[in-house]
Amino acid sequence: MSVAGKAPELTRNQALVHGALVRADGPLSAYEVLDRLREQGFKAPLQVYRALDKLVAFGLVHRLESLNAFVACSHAEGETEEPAAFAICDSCGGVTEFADARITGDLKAWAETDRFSLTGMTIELRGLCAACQTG
Amino acid sequence: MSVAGKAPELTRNQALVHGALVRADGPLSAYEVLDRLREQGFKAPLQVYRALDKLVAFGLVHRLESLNAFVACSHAEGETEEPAAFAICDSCGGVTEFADARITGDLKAWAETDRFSLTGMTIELRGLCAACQTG
DNA sequence: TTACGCTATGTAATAGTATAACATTACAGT
DNA sequence: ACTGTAATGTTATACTATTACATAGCGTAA
Repeated sequence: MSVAGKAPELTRNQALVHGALVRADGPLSAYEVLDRLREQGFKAPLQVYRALDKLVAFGLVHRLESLNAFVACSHAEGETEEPAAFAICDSCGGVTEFADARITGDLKAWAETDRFSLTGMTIELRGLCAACQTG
Repeated sequence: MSVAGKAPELTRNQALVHGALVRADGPLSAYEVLDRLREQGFKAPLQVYRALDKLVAFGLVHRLESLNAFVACSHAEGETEEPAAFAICDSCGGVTEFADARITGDLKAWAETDRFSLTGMTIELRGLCAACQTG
């Protein structure tokens, strides 16, 4: 449920944080991002958190609440912005982002019925991805 | 997605933590629980976290990932155990627990299709409850 | 130009959340 | 009694996030 306008111009810090997340193969905690950007001059958590706040607001990054970590959005710029859902593999740590209009539609319908004014939703699945299942 | 057997017997610490959450009118952080149990002899966070782990496993307590807090389950004992979803009011902090078979069914169906072996799900809505909306 | 407002930044200190490690106790089953 | 398992107590530490305050850049209206 991002408020993403069109492609925003990123500041230097925002671009560095976004780049670190894009290069990562999975979610990173804010402190992991910090460690990867020390060579670029990052010194304090707040530099990361401030950039993350903006990137999340732009819809370029998602926060995974159940992991206290962040991932780059896997959708192309300007693409349809159903609120995202995530499947997190407890074995390999991989995250699959998906957007299912039926699911979010059902949640919106529930909110409507309950007169709950919806501003955001968190949908995170836990389990094992196909590759990490033995059988 | 609790593994709740039938009504488990709680240890003293578990019962105290559960009681604190039941008495609370909303979610409590682990440290808030700790503060409320100091008179009962609680001294360290681990006493709370260990009890919470069990209570969550029993299905008697839910963890709200987007709040880093815990609430007592609002269902009667032994009641049907669809994975719970939550609507969290950003104004009053109130939490409404609901279970919608269509929503969880759709998520299970997505997992099935993606060969994702599901062990748990987090569904949390944010916004304003009916009472907190002005107009 | 200067003055103002707004956003972004740098830095240090602190608050809040969660776990590791180790010692001890309780109790059921053999 | 011996063993295995679960629960507990306690200290220390790790991890996550924000407050507070100082500084710098930039656009715009006077």
